[in-house]
Order: sequence, then structure tokens, then C-alpha cells
Amino acid sequence: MTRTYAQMCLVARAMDVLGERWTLLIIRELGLGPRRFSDMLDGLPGIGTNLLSARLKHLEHHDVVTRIPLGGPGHSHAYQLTERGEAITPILAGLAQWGAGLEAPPTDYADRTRWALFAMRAGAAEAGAVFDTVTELVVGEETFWMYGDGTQNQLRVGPAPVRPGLRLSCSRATLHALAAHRVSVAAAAASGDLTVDGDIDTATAFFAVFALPETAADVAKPRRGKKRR
Amino acid sequence: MTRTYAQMCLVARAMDVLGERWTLLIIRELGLGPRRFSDMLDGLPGIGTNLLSARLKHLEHHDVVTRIPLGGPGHSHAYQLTERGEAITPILAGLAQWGAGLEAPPTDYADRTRWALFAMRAGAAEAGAVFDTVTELVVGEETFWMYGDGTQNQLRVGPAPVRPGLRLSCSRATLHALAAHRVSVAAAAASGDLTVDGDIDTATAFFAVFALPETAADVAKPRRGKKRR
DNA sequence: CGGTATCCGCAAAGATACTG
DNA sequence: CAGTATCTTTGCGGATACCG
Repeated sequence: MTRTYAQMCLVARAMDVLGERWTLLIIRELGLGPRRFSDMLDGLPGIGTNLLSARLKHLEHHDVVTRIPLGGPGHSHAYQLTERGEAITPILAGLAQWGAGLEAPPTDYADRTRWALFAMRAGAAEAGAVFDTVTELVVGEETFWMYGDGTQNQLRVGPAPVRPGLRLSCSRATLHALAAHRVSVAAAAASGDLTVDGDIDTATAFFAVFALPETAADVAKPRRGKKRR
Repeated sequence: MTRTYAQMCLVARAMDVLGERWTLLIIRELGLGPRRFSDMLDGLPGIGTNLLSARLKHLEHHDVVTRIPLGGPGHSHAYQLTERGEAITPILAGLAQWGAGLEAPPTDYADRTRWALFAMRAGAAEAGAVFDTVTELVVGEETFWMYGDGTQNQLRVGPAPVRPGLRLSCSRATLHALAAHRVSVAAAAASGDLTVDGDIDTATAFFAVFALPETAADVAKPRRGKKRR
């Protein structure tokens, strides 16, 4: 270990393991299932390969992350959260919830669809809601799938490995609008912004569970009537 | 703002505000009520006055902390969490809960009674339990008081401002033993390690609610039968 | 592809002296 | 008591070179 707080306090000891820069964001990336080194670089713009490598070793040493072989072309492998690593998810959800209260960020910040999905799941976790139907989302070029494992909702990158009970297809902007409840599923489906493959009531229920926390921007600029004149 | 992740992700944006070294520990200290600069130094051994000063300014700027005047001798003042700052408490509780799973720290780490109380409260928060009776704790030279505010349990430094419904007095070691359920209230009271001023059943209920999360040390070395031979 | 290693410039952290 | 100022040390960011 490098720099420690040297306190018995459990918060301090957790921060001794998780408190270095990038560490929690690395765990966020792995919260969407096993990922390869280069996949993670995409979700951590600016990290530098040396730091990512050092952090992963550190987390592996503290039983937060494991390397798993990836039977494919070449001797490649991926990183995966351990059980103890998965236990960090509620903390990340809490941070996302709290972060929703901050003022709107500069528009040039990096954005990924999976981060919005992560925040949506945080909203569901806060409410203690579990969505049972296996759902596949196609947002732009990317595909995700979500399912309730009985206790909480899981979120994974890639196509669903089983036939999903619900399939939604839209742009990232429409996803945001639906999750923030600025537009209804019926309206988005009618306008063609959203394609629903399955029961439309189930789709409505999906966005009732996976609601984006109200942002400070929503509070500051409450939209009434028409928008953008 | 200085170093930012420049991501739209709500977790990253929360970490932009809270992620610097010492920041969450400062909030931990303020979670026990308003504190003066020098009080905080005691709970943050090794921080350096410049860093504490810089962090407090930063947190004040982001509406996590406010300065409040302290009508007393001299022109002194204290720092206090804002509503948004208080909202970070569940995140700290989650970190404490997670930190309990780590292996036992070196024995030369700094220790404070309030950190143990903080972890006990985290255990109660996890279980969703609220303890209504205003309780005063005298541990060694220090006095604390706790109360349920309807939603969650609050923890404060100093003597209770109202007559407490329960008053407990013991050493820090006994507090740990009681909270970890290694010894019962009845046994501790009988041996004189614990003084109960109030109903003994209420005292038992207190330690049922404020249980210390099981540590990795407890799991690794399960005590069976007699202890310390 | 999947990293590790090294170097440099800079910003943040640590330590301590000093001031209102 | 409540900080500010200053100096040193460490960690991070970014680039690039290298290896299985």
C-alpha cells in the first residue's frame, strides 16, 4: 500500500483501498460485466495505460477484481468484479444519486450511454425497485441488456444471451427524455423516436422503475408548457 | 475546480467534488455536528492545516459545508454540513459497511471513539433501524449522545442537551465488545464494565440496533467457547 | 491486441514556519 | 485559535517506447 490514512475508522480504511484517483470509476466500468483492458480505456478517457494497470493490480491485490481467461483468439483475458467488488455497487449508486444534485456540467464533457443507464439503475436501487423482465436496449450503435436477479437490477453490455421479454430501441437523447419523464413511452413510440418490441405497458413500467434522478438543471429550469419556444 | 474527470457520468461528477484526498473524512468529522478547525485536526491526523483549509473552502463553494458563527469568547466560528452535505452520510455508511470486510489494520493506526460510534450507526442505517430513545454515552473521558430524528439516527459529540432516556458509561474496549455482541449488556453491567442509567432492556435494545458490522477478523478467527484462554 | 516500463512536466499532498 | 505562506516530495497526466 502506498499512502494510507492510518486510521482505524472503517470509512478511512475503505478509502485506503478505494480512494485513489480513478479507482471508483474503474469499478463503475466493471459493474457492467467483465471488460478487457482496452474496453475500460474507452470508459476512462485520460487515464493513461500505466495508471489503469497499476489500479487493476491494486484492486486485484485487495480482492476487488479478478482476471478471468477469455477463451477466444489469442491469449486474451478480462477483468471482473469479485463478490466484494460487487458490494461496492450500492456506494456508486449513492454517489450517482448525490451527483444528480450538482449543477449541469460543461457540454464538452465525455458522455457514454452506459453512464446514463448506470444512473437509471441507481434511481431504481434508491427506490428499492426490481424490474424482472429481461430487457434489451439498443441505443444508437450500442446494445445493452438488463435483468433483475431477484435482489437488484443488473446491467450488462452487449446483446441479451436469452430472448428478452422487452426490446427497446432509441437514440441516446430519447433515452434521456424517457428516463427523465419528459416524454411518455406512448408519445415516443408514436413519433417513431422509440421502437418497442414487446408489451408497451411493460415498456412504460420500465421507465417508471429506471427513472433518472431529477437533476439540479431540471429544478433550476422547470419547463412549463412548450419548450425551446 | 481543479482536476476533473470531465465526464457527464453522475458518479464521476460526484467524485469531482468529493474525490480529493481527505474530503470524505472531513465530511465524516462534520457528520457528528458542527466542529471548529482545531477539532477537525484532531480527527484528521496528518492532514496539515493548509489542506484542511483548502478543502473546507472547496466544500463551502460547492454547498456541502457552511461556516457558522459561534457566539463565544473571541470571534470564533465552526463548520457545519449543509443539507446537501448531510445527504452524503449514507455514502459514508456504505463505505464503513464495506470497510468492515477488510482485514484487520495495523495496531498503531489512530483510533477515536467517535469512529466506532460512526460505524455502529452505519450498521443501524444498513438495517433501516431507528432508535428513538435519546441516549448519552460516556466512553472514557468523552461524552456523546444519539437520537432518532424519525428517519435516521443522529450522533453528536458532547453531553445531551436534554435529559437522556438512557445513559451508558463504559471504556472503549467494552463499547467494542458490546457492539460486536461479544458480551451481553447484562454481563457487562454485572461485571461493572458497563454502567447503565436507565432501563436495562432499553440498553440491550440499543446494542441490538447499533451493532458493529462483523469484521473480517471476526470471520477469520471465529471465537468458540472461552476467549483469551 | 494487451499490456509493461520509462521519462518528463506539473499539480496535489505533506511538512513546517509564521502571522492576525 | 485559525488559519496563510512556503518549501519539499509524491502522484498524476501524457507521451512514447517496448515486449509477449
